Amino acid sequence: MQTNDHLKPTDSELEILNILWEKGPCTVREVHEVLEKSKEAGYTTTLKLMQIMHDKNLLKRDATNKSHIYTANISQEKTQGQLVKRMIENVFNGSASQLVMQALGQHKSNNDELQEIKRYLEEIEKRSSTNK
Amino acid sequence: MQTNDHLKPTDSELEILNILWEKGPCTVREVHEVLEKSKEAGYTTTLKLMQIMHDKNLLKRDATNKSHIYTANISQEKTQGQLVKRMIENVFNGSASQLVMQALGQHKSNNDELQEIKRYLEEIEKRSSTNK
DNA sequence: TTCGTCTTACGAAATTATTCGTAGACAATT
DNA sequence: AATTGTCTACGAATAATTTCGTAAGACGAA
Repeated sequence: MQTNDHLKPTDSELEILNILWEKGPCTVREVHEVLEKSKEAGYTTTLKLMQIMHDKNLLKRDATNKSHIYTANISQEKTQGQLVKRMIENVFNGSASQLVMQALGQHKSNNDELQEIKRYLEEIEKRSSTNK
Repeated sequence: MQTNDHLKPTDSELEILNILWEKGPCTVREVHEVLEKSKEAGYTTTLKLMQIMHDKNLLKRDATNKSHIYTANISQEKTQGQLVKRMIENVFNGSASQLVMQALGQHKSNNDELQEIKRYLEEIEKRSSTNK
């Protein structure tokens, strides 16, 4: 039994995962058509990538029909969490707040987003003060 | 003239950059000794890596003495910013607030850190309301 | 001087990621 | 039946990253 808890999807793999997370189960062709919009790529390249991802257990597939149907086998949330964690460790020396501030400075968030973050912060504070 | 604005340091390169950012100018040996604490590595491996980073303009060096002295040639802040930006785009589909919340959930921040983030948020709000 | 140690430079192996060409299977169309 | 198109599988070229062995020069100690 293999978990992929430690796995780090490459950039290309991430592009494919993003498509599958958004659209749900897809054939190679469907994924490929989305990819083509944003970059040059041959069909067999996409196919091969998805086969490799299947070997790595990043995707699962239904092969009953001729056109196999692929699904992401790792959750978006969990993957995002792992990547963020890795970045906190490797790039921000363990300081999540440093990352947070870089992120806020990097990308202009609109007011709704800022409010959401504030709510979230307050929730954390509440939790941590009761957990004393 | 070449900028390295688009460059993405690899994980190994980041380890070296972190050391140089923290300690300032170092010889290969000094860097290597820090690296050895956290992982297995031969001296020439570290040397080669730093030479390559010098070729890529990630490091600059003073070669007047026999033991060359290397310095990071990209700033920590700027590098962190680029990596965060890339992550927002590739992993969080452009939503900085999603990343922020993942980061806060990922790593338990202490109260001081939370306060700092709150201050920062308020500053952003202030700025955006005057810039209407 | 001669030996051991430290340094850089260089080349190359090993590994991983990315790309694509080609072949074979299968089904629909002519 | 022959052609065309779509699919998978496979192998291989290319490129980037990481690793390390070895050579050559400098330097100091025995």
